Amino acid sequence: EQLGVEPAEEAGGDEEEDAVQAMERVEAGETGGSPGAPGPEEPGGLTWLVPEGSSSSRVIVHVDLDCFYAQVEMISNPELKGKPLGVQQKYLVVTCNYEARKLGVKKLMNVRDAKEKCPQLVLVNGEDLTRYREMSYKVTELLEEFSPVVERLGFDENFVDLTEMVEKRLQQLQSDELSALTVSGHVYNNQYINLHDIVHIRLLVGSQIAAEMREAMYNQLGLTGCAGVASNKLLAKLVSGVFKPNQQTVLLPESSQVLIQSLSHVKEMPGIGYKTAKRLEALGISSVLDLQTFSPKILEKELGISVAQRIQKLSFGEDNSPVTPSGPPQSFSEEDSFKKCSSEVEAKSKIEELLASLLNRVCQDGRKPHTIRLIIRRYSSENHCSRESRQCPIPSHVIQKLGTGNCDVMTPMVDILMKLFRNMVNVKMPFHLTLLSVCLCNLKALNTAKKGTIDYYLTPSLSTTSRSGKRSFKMKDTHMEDF
DNA sequence: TGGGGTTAT
DNA sequence: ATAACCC
Repeated sequence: EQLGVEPAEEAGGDEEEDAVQAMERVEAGETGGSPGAPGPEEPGGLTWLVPEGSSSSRVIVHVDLDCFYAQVEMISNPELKGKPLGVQQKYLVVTCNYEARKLGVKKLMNVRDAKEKCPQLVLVNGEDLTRYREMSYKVTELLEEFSPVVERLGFDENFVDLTEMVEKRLQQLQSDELSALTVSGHVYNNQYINLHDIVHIRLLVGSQIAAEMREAMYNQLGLTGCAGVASNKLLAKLVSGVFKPNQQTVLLPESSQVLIQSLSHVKEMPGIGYKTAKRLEALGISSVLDLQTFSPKILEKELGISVAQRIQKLSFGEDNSPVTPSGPPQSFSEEDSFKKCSSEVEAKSKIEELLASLLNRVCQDGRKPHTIRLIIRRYSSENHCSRESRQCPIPSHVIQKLGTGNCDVMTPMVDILMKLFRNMVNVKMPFHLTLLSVCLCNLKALNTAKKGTIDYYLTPSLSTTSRSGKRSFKMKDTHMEDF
């Protein structure tokens, strides 16, 4: 697959074949009513196929962009196209394009090792996430145009619940069009499609919508990616990665066991992270089958009922978690890692840098953060991942100044952050930090005034804001419940 | 290992 | 405030 050369064409020759094979399977079949639920055919639609309320089965798509940061960099600088490209953060190649992968570069590879493996590797710095973040939200917004229920996972993955959209398309579908229904992209496990099976039909329509989404991503944003269509998030995510770059795959329910059993270790199951995998290993559980067959009671005792029940369901391919619309972000944070920070003045200047960027971001967002947090990582030979944090409310007079250009909001916020800093770090003793991070969270839309407070009854009047910076107020409408 | 994010406890 | 998860 030549990324970006053939616009949104499926990769590999077998893609065409899949569609052809699917057609042949379809044509071999009958086109009559569903054997399980035969009913009168209504004019103008296939509503007879979909007994109301009886179908709890969902259609979910997982959309996963190909080496996202590298794609964004190649769009920013087209001269990079065709060359092996890595995106560097500090001394790590965090991601790279497929040219680089062919030459042996892996994600999260040390720059030294990467250059050794691939001396022609071109590196661009990707420590500033601004352009990646902006492109990421453009993708989410594009997907939200198809259906508003879009859940982000990191910057480069999205889940979309297509159930309703598929239902609508089926209602529009004429019965004579059913026999011509085809899959878009690969069918996992090369499974046979049964057009008498309403679940198959719905997933096929889902695959067509997924193809339209990828086409729109390419045409409108110049981005390629993979998609997986299945009946829940777990399976959609697992199946999206089966054919890799710029291809899509649909999973029919009869092949879901094949899919999850294809995982060689429980750690590969999304939802089972490093810690849980270690604890499972201690119990002698390493394969998906091990987890499926392990005593639920003992598992609950070891991991707690919540985790135990959830991951054991995952091991069967069951995942009833909804696609939760992400909406605007819950928090904004900026972090910087370094070899060593051991003085307060050094920390202060780094904190100022982080905060300045954050204020720009939060200003563009429009909402106001009500909480500020400082996060540090202390140097230590072992236990590298652990962080400490302190947070506090942002004083209301500071919140009000946010977004008003000429007011100095930096000074009071840096003062707060340094108080949090000294609360965590005894600056009279030697210290060694390897990371500083500032987070603005508890975001609220403007003026979320609470009942019973003055602000609830008074609203700022933009038109009468005086030159002196004082604000004038007018009474809000009151309601009976106010009293 | 980087520079982000989320939810649960 | 931390710990787990995700990318």
